[in-house]
Amino acid sequence: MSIGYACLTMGVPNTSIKRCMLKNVNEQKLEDLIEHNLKSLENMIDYNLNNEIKLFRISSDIIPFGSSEANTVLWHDLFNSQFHTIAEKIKTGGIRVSMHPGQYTVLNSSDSNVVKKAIDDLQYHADFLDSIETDYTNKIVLHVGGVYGDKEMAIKRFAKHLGYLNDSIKKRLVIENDDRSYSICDVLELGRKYNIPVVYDNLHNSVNCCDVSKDDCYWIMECANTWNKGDGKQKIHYSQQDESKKVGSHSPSIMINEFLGFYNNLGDDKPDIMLEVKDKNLSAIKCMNCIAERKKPKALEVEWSRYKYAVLEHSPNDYVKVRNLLKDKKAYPAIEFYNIVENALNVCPSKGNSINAALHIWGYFREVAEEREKKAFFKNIEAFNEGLKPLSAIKKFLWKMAEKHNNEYLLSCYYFNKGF
DNA sequence: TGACGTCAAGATCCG
DNA sequence: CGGATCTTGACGTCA
Repeated sequence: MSIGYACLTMGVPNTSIKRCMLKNVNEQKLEDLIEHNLKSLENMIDYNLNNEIKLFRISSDIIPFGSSEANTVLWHDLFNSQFHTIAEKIKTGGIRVSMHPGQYTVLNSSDSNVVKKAIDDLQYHADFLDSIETDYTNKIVLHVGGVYGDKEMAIKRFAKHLGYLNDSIKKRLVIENDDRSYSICDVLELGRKYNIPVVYDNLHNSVNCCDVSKDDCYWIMECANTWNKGDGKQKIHYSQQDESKKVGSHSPSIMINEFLGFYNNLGDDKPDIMLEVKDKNLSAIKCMNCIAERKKPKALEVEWSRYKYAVLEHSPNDYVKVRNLLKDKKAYPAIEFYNIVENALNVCPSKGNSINAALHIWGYFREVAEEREKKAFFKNIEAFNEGLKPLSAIKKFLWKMAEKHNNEYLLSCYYFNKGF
């Protein structure tokens, strides 16, 4: 059983994915972007290895316009050595990857041009997974598509178009229930009939539900039967509702108690769980730390080092609570730890607390800062205090200081993340 | 015709 | 001019 996250890695330097607009595409630009994105992907893989994250969805955007005629770069050959480096890391680390074409890749369309594009797009994803030398347990997750007023016909068309796919795609293809058209009942029927593994998505099911009398565990067991040996371990998508947004929106973070309630209900043979959540890797580590039967207390200390200034900024009370909680260096109170952190991050930071946290971080530079840096920092603080500058100006300044002094500790703090 | 979802690129505004 | 903030893009379906 592995827990993973999708596409982007938060708070880790040099993992950004770059893109460009179609009208600006040219060969050189695309080559530059691909080289950059592959380097970022390698850094994400390195991060996953260092944090024992064994499940990861690779962004479709690594190769911009990867399935479009606008992209004529022979990326597989041109970046052969970068691909091979990534392949070796994935292999030796035992990382299972996947890819997930979005809602606009529609294999069952009634428009043949759309179908052709969908097939090209699936081919791009399969080619990418081939390029990083992954086997057929590394899946491509697809939604069934549109309904066009006749679901039965639309499903038949899906099945027919499956026949157009080559082995590299077909052996990787898995299908997922969506929040609009194809419920888990529909997708299971399709999966059973055509021997396609089914990915169960709990939030989609709660929004687009075909049988309210059945719970998550029931559907997960039903889906389990669609996964054959060559497919690897069954995989599901897990996410939680963002209560402040419309139904189906992913939550900013995985609430650990709710997750554990779900997780502990799963049987002994648990599936791989892909988290779909805004804070990505942060929630993956949180969940992994909380289900670990034995983990070194060091793991929580590392997490605390990442969260502490964000917690201090939001809630000094909770900051003190965590410090007390972690005083016993032999204990491993992971669930309590994350409960306090979640509670803290829910508190809106007051102006005073924001300044307090910034001053704590400034403490790392008090001795080494140049006079003009000192002046600039306190000028920023004053401007923020008077409502003339946003907090982000202070954070940006402190981030630059951390970079200048190569302060690894601060550079891995979530305090600097967007949305914190 | 616009909403849907995503997030960086691009555009514009501000001092 | 640099930095902050707002808008656009790229995709297909459906109301």
